[in-house]
Amino acid sequence: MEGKKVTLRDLALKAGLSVNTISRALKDKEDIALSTRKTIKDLAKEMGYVGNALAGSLRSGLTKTIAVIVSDVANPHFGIMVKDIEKSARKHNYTIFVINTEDEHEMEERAIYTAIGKNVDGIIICPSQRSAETIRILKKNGVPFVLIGRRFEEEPDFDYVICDDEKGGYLATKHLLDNGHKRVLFLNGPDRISSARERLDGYRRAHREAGLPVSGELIIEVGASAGDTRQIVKGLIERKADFTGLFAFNDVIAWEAAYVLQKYGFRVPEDYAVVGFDNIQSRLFIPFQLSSVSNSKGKMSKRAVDIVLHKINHPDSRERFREVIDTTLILRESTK
Amino acid sequence: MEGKKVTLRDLALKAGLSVNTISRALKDKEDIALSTRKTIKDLAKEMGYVGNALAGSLRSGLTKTIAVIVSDVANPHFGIMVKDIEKSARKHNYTIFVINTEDEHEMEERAIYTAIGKNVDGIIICPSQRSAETIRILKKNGVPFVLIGRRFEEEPDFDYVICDDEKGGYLATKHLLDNGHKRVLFLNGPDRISSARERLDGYRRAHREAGLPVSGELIIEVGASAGDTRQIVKGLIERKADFTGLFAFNDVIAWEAAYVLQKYGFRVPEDYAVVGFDNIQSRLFIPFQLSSVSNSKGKMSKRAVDIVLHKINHPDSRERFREVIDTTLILRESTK
DNA sequence: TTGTAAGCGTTATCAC
DNA sequence: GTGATAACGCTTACAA
Repeated sequence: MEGKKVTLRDLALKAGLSVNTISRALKDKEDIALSTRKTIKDLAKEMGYVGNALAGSLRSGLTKTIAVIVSDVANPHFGIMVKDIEKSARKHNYTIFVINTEDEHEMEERAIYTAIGKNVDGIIICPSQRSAETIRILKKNGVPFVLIGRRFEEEPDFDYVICDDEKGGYLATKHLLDNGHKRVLFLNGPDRISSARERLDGYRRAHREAGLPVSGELIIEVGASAGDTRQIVKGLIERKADFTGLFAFNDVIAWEAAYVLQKYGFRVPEDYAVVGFDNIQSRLFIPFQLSSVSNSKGKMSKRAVDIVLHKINHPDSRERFREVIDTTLILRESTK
Repeated sequence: MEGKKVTLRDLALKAGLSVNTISRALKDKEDIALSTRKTIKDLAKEMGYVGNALAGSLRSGLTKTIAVIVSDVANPHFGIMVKDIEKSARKHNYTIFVINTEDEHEMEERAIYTAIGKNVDGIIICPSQRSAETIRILKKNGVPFVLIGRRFEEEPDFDYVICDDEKGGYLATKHLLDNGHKRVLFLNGPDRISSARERLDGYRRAHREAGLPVSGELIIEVGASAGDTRQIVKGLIERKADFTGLFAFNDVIAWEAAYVLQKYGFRVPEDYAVVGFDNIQSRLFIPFQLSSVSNSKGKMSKRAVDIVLHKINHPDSRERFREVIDTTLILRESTK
């Protein structure tokens, strides 16, 4: 019962037909007698034939595979996106490779080479580096790809799907300022990624419109790795930093900050009002009512798949995709 | 600049050498002159050669790919495991396919066929069905695999890595009973999966030891899909179900239950004490101090990769892996 | 309606 | 040291 994989050749020998006939029969080609098709299909099932997509891919040049390159699937934001992407892709008979880069340059490069080497038909990538250099490798190799969540200003040629980060940053900050928080701490992501820079633009615009100054010491970059935020917030509390509003680059950071605030006996929103980004609460019901900027992960994921498939299926199309999906602020108790 | 993929043949033509020599030079084989190796490697870099793993795989029979089949990467529990698995696998130069089954039979079967068809070298799967039938397909096709998180009592031949679910269920329940909660609601996972059955065994043992009866109406199965739990807990609250302790099959369910309790104005732990399972808090700092059973996801993931690689590299080994990783109860404020 | 031959890009084997 | 040849399992084109 246990065994080697059954090949077309095995079926051919057993059936006394040529490999070719078997292949065509299994694909239900018209030019094979109906009766033969039936016999062969039954035999295939009986022998547990599964087929070697590899060999077919080598010939056809298509692997029906998409690589998804993100910094970290353990972050629910990416976990949710990867799930949605996989789901969309599966509908079109595509399988996905998932590669984490941990936001590191070298890993991103390796991920890209791995994907190309495995002959994926397309790539959906959330780039983590400032330079577009790594991504250019894809262009050079003629691999269809689309950026998700981040973009490169200097490369208008790269297709992308992002959310309106500037608006999100603006809405979150404005809400805090409107609620009387004159000093809003911004725990931002690394400056090298576009979404962090654009959210900061929004943060600045809100201050400008409110006629309030932006103090540099309230804008702090936190690393992507879990735990980093805790140290920083601890430090801020201990040196009694002056702020009452807190806007975080993403929900994970916001949670972590609120976690530390709670540990120190502060209450949210009474002592500190907190706003996150990603609105993970829409998919995971956490018993902490975090106000957050919603960026329609589902929509972004679906568009990314559509775009990359479009590029796979229309390699000569010169169409460009630069999609910015709307963001909205979802208010909950963390900023009551 | 944009272009077709460069092949060994292209390099060979350019260099005036045979395809074979190029191949061996790139792999740093001793039998190629050092100078030639250098020239060729430089040329490869210059021309942007990436190599077609597909073709190599067809020949070697190895794809350096592992499929990871889980119900849902958007659940942080799986997101974290997939991340850990990817990381371990990457260290050994393996890439992972991720396929979600949404806990559905048909999708699980499809996932398995897809994985086999893509010639993965091995599979790590968290099976979602009662019957081991689908998994047997793997045996039949001779694909090395290991179960993670769940097992089949009737198939002692399947290797697995699980956590001590019975003990986890026992510890959580005992803790609640010890704290005076005579009626402990158990929001369990579907009975068709082994971990749910074993956690229930633990729940029962704790009651037995405490000399308390187990009431059937306190054991409720909740679906895997987010949102399901909310309806159920709402219903329980509205018909004033009699319980003060709550043990959930996983943290996601526990959060969701606590979420609803909070919405109804109840406090945790003053009104209801809540214990989860998975201890996601160890990786994600949520500002809700949920007591939870820790199951060492990192250890499980790592072992699963080690085992599947071992099976890939020693196809004839008859060694059997049945690993049960210890569980511990981590106390936090949700059960103070 | 079915079979034959070539080829996809590599790697393994053996000869030069 | 390097090159020629076959092979991996399948598909496409064409012949029978």
